Amino acid sequence: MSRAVNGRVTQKQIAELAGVSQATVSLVLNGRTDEGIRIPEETRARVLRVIEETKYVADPSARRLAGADNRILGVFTYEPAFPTRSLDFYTPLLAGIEAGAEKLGSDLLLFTSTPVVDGRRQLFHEQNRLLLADGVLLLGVEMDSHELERLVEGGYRVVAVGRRETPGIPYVGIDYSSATRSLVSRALDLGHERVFYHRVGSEGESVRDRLEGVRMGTADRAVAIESRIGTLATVADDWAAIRAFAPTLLVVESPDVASALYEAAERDGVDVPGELSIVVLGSSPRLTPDDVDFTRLNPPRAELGERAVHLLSRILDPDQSPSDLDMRSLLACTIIDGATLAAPSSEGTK
Amino acid sequence: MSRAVNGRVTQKQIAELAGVSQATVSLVLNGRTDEGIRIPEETRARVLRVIEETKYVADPSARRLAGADNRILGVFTYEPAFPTRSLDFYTPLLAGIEAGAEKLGSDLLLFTSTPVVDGRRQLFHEQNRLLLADGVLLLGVEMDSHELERLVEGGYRVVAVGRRETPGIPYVGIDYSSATRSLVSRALDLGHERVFYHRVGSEGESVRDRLEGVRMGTADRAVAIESRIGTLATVADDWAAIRAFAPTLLVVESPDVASALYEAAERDGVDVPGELSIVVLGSSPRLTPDDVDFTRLNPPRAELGERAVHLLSRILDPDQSPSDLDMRSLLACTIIDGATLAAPSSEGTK
DNA sequence: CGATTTTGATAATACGTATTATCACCGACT
DNA sequence: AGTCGGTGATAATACGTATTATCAAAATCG
Repeated sequence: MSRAVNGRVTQKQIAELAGVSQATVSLVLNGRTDEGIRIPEETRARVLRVIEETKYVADPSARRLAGADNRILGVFTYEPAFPTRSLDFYTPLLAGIEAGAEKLGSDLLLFTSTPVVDGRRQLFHEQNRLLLADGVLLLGVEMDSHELERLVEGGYRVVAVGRRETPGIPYVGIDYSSATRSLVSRALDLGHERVFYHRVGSEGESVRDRLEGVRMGTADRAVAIESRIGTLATVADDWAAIRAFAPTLLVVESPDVASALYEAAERDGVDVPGELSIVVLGSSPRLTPDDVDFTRLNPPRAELGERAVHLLSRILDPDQSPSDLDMRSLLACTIIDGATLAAPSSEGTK
Repeated sequence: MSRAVNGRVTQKQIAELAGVSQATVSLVLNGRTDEGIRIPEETRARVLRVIEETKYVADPSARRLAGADNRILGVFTYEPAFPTRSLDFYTPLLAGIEAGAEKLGSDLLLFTSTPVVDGRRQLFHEQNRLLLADGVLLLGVEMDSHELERLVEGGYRVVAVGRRETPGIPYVGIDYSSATRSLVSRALDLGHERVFYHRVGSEGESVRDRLEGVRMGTADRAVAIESRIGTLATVADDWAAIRAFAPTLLVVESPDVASALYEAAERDGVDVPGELSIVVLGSSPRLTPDDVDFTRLNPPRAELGERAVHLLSRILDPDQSPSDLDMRSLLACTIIDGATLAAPSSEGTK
């Protein structure tokens, strides 16, 4: 009748109004019709009517405490998700995750509260809200293996977006290794014999997978290959090193670096792909693609996000028990033909 | 001692280990040192040590149920937040919101579960999780006034991002009206006398504010003005209508439409701003701004998001009671000079 | 030394929901 | 009439934390 102090309607009040007990209200709400539970149509209807009239909504905290699930998926990003820096990386993933969550009828809890230590967020801290979520998605290039292990030990339901080597962590990743190998093979088939590989420093699994792909692609081939680790900041030096080596094929891991190197080439009057072919091991999902049309890998990031949600939902569903195979899967990564790969000329850059 | 079934540590277990009661653990955890509560340093230290050792974290649901707050801010977007369509609009807002939440140590709960009816999400539904959040931020161009009222009635703590006319709804908005007026005035000061105003159909407050600004900017001026409502899809027809009217100044509400109209002008050989000046009542926060450098409004969206979080946090803080003035404020919107506004030539487009 | 105050800590309770064991009742059957 | 099976519903309890009223023991006082 009279609402509680905070204005909210509870099952108890519904019960009074409908002339039944709180337990009955709960049973009706959850549509329980199991063997042993009997509620005649008339009563059920009466309760439902009151629920309708009072605009009752269940308190998720109480539900959770009583053991029901919450339809909340946690999302943890190791870097802030929205600032422009990481936008290209996270946005397509989040788009997929959002779509997946919407299909499931789940909300997303973004753990933005975690204190930043050494430029990276700390998953565990005094007041973390991990428990509110039925399960958690983990995003980021590199993850702290200790934290991952602690998650597994703690019995949290977790899915990583991207391949992880930490045992016991289910993931959906992208098969960078195979895709990189094919891309490199395709280039070498054109006749390239001097290859320069520009890498980024990160230790993440996806980075290692690409390295592995380059290795496999160049194995058993008579090519001279040099590699160098650099970033956007070191691009000038990197370009000097590349010119010194005078390759006919340049394999670049980072799309951003690739753009910068392309500009450097343009400035120096090096014709791409006439004198120098460039292939890139990733894509930048910019909205206005006035960028160079690189020959490149095209990781299906949005699909990755959606698949990760799907896997998590299967893990959470007590009726399902995903096989080990399902728990750790890789999505195929397509290759975009682009305009920066051609057969080598006789001379190379110099 | 032995952990609970689900592997989690509770205050009760901490209590056993430390040889105290659950109540004491709670008091220590919350650092209560009020008058009437006394815990000697020794006991406090002992409890804290056990907490440290067991890696205890409080269950947020239980906290919430017991009346404590959760440090969770709800975020409701009336359209999906991440798909590329709405990306330009929401992303800077979300970036600001994320930054604000991080400062506060709050997590963000994205209500992605709400069923979509008529292309828009429905805030209230059977199992909404509004209660989990301490307060809610509302984003979107148009909002259902009924739902807003219901939120206020329900006693939910809410802040809208963008001005709202619904009574009782606190907001942080952008002063589109003044900014539009100055922009239009500035253009008219250059001598323009034939003005075409291209609007979008939306009924949102921010759209009306711009309309109001155009009205104020053109009032008491001897100008011929025509206006038309259109979208990206109708741009061809719109352009035809514009040519027929032959204005020297084109005021365009939507950045996207502006780009399309600019292209149409280019195709038709109409010089901008030589023959036709264009001013735009908004900005598109693209990452690669190879776009036309329009003379335009530059709404401070990221700041808007952060300010909205800040306001909400003040509303939630029991020690503060924001004044009515603080509850409904507008941020100044700057004007970017750009390259598409000049004095009119003698002829106009034709 | 008895009375009073202070100290340290706890028992009890509330929060709102889900679940299980139990109960009262009624009609049918022997 | 007494027994039985089925029906409709409820009382009791658990979940984990925060808060308040209460209590025993120790310290201080007259």
